[in-house]
Amino acid sequence: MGDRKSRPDRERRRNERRGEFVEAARRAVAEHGIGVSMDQIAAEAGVTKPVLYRHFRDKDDLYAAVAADFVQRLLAELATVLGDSRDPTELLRTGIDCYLAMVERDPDLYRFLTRSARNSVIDDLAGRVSTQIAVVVGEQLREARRDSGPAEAWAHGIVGMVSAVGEWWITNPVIPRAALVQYLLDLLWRGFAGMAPVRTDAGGAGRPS
Amino acid sequence: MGDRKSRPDRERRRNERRGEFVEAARRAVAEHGIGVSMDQIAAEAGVTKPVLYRHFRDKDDLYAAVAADFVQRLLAELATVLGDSRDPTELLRTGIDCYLAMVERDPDLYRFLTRSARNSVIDDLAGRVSTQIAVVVGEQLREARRDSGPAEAWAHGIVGMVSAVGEWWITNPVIPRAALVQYLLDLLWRGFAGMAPVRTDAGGAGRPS
DNA sequence: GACTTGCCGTTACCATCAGTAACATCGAGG
DNA sequence: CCTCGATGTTACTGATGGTAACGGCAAGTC
Repeated sequence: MGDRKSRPDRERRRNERRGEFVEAARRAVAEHGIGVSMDQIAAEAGVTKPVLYRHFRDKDDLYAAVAADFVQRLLAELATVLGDSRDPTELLRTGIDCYLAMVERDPDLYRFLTRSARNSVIDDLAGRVSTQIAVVVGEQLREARRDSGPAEAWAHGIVGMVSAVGEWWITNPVIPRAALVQYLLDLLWRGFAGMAPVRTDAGGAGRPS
Repeated sequence: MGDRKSRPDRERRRNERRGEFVEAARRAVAEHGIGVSMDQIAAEAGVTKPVLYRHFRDKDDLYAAVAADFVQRLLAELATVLGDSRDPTELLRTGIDCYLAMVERDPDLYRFLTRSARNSVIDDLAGRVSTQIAVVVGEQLREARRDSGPAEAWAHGIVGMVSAVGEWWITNPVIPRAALVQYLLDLLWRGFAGMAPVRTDAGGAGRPS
């Protein structure tokens, strides 16, 4: 079809507008909880519903945009914080910490994304993230000359673990974030094995209570 | 009004009926997918909607009943299979395997429970299961004379991990269940430690491969 | 046998919400 | 002046969760 390349202005404007709506959706979620309706989001954006539907095919599409925005911010933050460290431990720790930091900063948005009704868009996104992680894990496994078979399963497992813990933690913030990150890191890094041997003299993990 | 203790018949009959409806819900899910409507469930049960609502306060209540049934079956199966083994490894392996076996047996029901729209009932249930697991984990940690602080976080993490992997696996059954269980067990038991460049001071861990 | 009581079932309705159709407006350019 | 395209609105449809109001059936009581 001859969509004659209308001036880039148009395209840019359109993206800007999408961004505004995504932001409005975030505000609406903050105000009305995770059960926001399209009407409420539209109202928050200062327009009415059909306008929203001119920019997003359906509600899932909006959800996806919000989620993509979230992921993008997460990745940006990760890039900032990670620098160029390739140490797997740091990768893991920083990844978990960033994720939980975002959860901590915007719990409602987080719940909106994870528990936001019927849609598989978030799943897709989580799946892509998991696949990304699987690549890294696979690399690390191969580098260590180990079977890379578990990579994908592990990746999904890690994502699920961190995500579930995040959800539990935002409603039960019984411990500071740093401690939680350390716990998860311990589990993912050394596993339960660390708990079996009774090395009483090892690094002072004695009995705090 | 005199709530004269009506004969236990009444109560029993009522519970039976609830059970029938739960089963009908399972069939309806199998037939219509995870987006079943109350009308469809009622039809599957051979009645109409208001009858359903005489037995369940709302849809969440029905969901909760279905989920509780699922968990009960899971626990029963666990009890059968576990016997009285207290070996943590076996506990973990059997728990994971039972869970994935149920996921494998009834994928639609599983998706229905986990991704079934707006409700926090499933969360509550998962939370209770996690808490249960946390108790066991805490015991094991204390037995090993280690800090039991991570118990709850770990429990939620394990549940989240297994659950997420289950979800990924039912849509991507690229490996047999046994292998998947082994992968998860490896990760939870020994962690990434085996894959990292050998840590010079790590003492016992070494190369388990 | 008629009368109350409690359960079971129905039809018909309401409210909410995603999504759409049709119309109104404004600015740019022939 | 009129068309075109983008933006906005009001007012609708359709599906679905949930409810109200009615009717009938079985059993104990007079």
